[in-house]
This record gives sequence, structure tokens and C-alpha cells, in this order.
Amino acid sequence: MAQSNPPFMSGVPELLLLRLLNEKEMYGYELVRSIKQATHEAISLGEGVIYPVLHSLERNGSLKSKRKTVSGRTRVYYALTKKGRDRLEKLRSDWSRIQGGVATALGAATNA
Amino acid sequence: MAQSNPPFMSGVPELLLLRLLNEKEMYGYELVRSIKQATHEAISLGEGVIYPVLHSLERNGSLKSKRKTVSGRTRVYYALTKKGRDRLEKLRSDWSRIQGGVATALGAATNA
DNA sequence: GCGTTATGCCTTGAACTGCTAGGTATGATA
DNA sequence: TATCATACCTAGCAGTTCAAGGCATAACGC
Repeated sequence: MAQSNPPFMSGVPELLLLRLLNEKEMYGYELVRSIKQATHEAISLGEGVIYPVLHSLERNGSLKSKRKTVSGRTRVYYALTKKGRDRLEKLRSDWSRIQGGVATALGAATNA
Repeated sequence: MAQSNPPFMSGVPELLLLRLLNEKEMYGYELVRSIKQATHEAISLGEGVIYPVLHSLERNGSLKSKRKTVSGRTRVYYALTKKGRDRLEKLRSDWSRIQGGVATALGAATNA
């Protein structure tokens, strides 16, 4: 009736992609390695996760892409649109709320 | 090839349930309100989420239940088993890793 | 020249989860 | 007697993630 929860825990890959692409445009294969680094190996997303998310984000207008050919290989670079930046802010705040909620619940042992 | 990610963001409802039931045994309807309180309204899970999780946790041996009738109404109380406590520790550590990874990635703006 | 690895793109299909929206039944309250 | 709170439950849809593959080119070792 009101707002209910955000798709919940889902959307972390989406959040990470948007976050990284907000710094600078990158291509899929690069993002795979980038995520590993940015999370200090804590999170590792395969290409099978990255590409579908990238495509769906482009489809709904959060990303725009352009192709570049570098030494015989084609790369598809993605960049955020306005909508993508808005989306990033929303996910960021959703995540922060959930994360805070879990932290509160987990820590609520001795007090309460 | 190795361990890949835990079922990822999923499992937060499960984590919260286990966490709360580790304090004291409770029944489903009570847990619904309890989660809201414990997370300071940040997370709200409906009965449609709680009951199925409760049932599946009991089925796999993480919870055990007993029925009590209080003023004409039947309540099903759930408590953790050894397996449930192990499960809780695993989820707790998974969550902590993911959460840390996201935090690192989100904060990696100015430094890097 | 040939095989293997790394780069770079992609899709299919299964599996899991969470959510909405219902349904049942009793007790208390108005 | 009607409505609300308590207390249990399920079905079915929708959305995500994942493993596993496929395709093609370049670079490296030998």
C-alpha cells in the first residue's frame, strides 16, 4: 500500500556498476576486474552477471554506450546518464537504509 | 571454481529471523513486529515472507517448533538448533563481507 | 606455423528469493 | 453484529543471480 521494501538485497551488482561508471566510463570486461579490486576481493561478479545488468540499464535509459575498436578488439564503453545518476542515488540510499537496519538488529544484543 | 559469492544479498530475512530467535523463542506473528522494532522501522517484512522462511528453516533442521495455545489462539514458537546457530554465524560473516565490500567500493571515490 | 592464454562480447536455463494478495479462524471491542 | 487485532497459512508472479557455455581476435611461447 505504501512503499514496501526495495527489491531488497538485490541490486548490489547494479549499485556497484553505477558507482564505478560514475567515476569514469568503462567497458564490461574491465568492470569485472574493477569490481574485484574496488571491493578488495570481497565481491566477485562474473561476466554472466555484468552483461545482462549493463544491457538492462541501457535499455531503461540509465546508461548510454559507444563502441570503440582498440587493436582489433571491439569494446563497448558505458557512461551514466542523468537518469543513471538519479538511480545511483536511490540505490545508495536504499542500501544505506537496509545496511543500517541490519546493523542495528545485529547489534541489538545487550541493550534493547 | 572455488566458492563464488554467497546467495548474495538474499538471505537477509533469514539472517534477521535467526538473529532474533537466538535471543529468545518467538512465534511468527510476533517476529513480524519484532523485525520492525529491531531495525528501527528500516526493514519491514510481511507474514508472507516470514512464514515460508520459518518453514524452510524448520525443514532443514535449523529451527525446531512447539505449539502453545494462549487464550484460545494457537501460537507456534520457534527456537534455534545447533545447526541454526551455525547457520546464523555463517550468514553473519557472509553479510559482513558483502557489506564491507560495498562500503569499500562506495567510499573509494577520493582515495583509490 | 601451432596451440594456449587473455581479451572482449554475448545468451540460455535453472534456481532461488521475496512480494503481493489472497484465505481461514478466533477473540476483543464497539 | 460488525469490525479490528491476533494468528496461522499458501499460491503464483516477478525479479535476480549464477554457472555454463558459445563466438572471435590478438598475443605469447615454442
